[in-house]
Amino acid sequence: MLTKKEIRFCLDEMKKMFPDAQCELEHKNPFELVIAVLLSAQCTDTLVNKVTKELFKKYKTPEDYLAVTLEELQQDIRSIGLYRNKAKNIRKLCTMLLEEYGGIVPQTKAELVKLAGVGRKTANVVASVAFDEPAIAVDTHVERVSKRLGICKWKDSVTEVEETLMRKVPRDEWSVTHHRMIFFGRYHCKSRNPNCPECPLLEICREGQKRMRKRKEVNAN
DNA sequence: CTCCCGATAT
DNA sequence: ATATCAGGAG
Repeated sequence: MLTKKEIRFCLDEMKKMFPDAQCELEHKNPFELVIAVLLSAQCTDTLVNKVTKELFKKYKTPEDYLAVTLEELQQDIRSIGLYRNKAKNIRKLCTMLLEEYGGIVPQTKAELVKLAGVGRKTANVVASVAFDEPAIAVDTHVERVSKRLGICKWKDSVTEVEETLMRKVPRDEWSVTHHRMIFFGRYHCKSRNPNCPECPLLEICREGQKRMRKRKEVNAN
């Protein structure tokens, strides 16, 4: 496990690599952000942006999503994947927003996680990005990076990763850190082919050093 | 834990 | 061909 000083080093190096890391899901208001994040499960945000560009022209309010048939909504988001679950959840979400919140997206994490299709990660993203509340959303990238670097243990659950990060990262850096870790995971410490040889964090990264040793062995043959 | 699922990179 | 993509519900 990394020391406090080593974690500080990671945060500073990530800041150098991705000084302007931010939410890449295109949205004009909290409602659009909730829909976009819900759609982004197991899907690249590039594709989400491609779909929402048209989707948000057609659907502006919760009422709009409830005005069409389930099949029509499914077709409008089909290319995203997992579209049956997502269409169903969007309709439930919109119903809840209208019945319980007057059609307005609530601002607290506690309220957000109760919404259909909104789990801990989505609630954190919306709270952080739309409402400026300190939060660390642990998605696939944040989880992978945290485990490779040794910020947390390999067997930790997503919730445990989030708790560890909140303990070890200063609260006023939660949101930027979360975005920089995503960029670091998405563009550098990739799942398939991480760029360990050019990684500024290699000196403190157990996983990176292990991969570099394997690389040498292969080279020797 | 399983299921949902099309698009894209490798 | 197949692993992976800003996960969540049952």
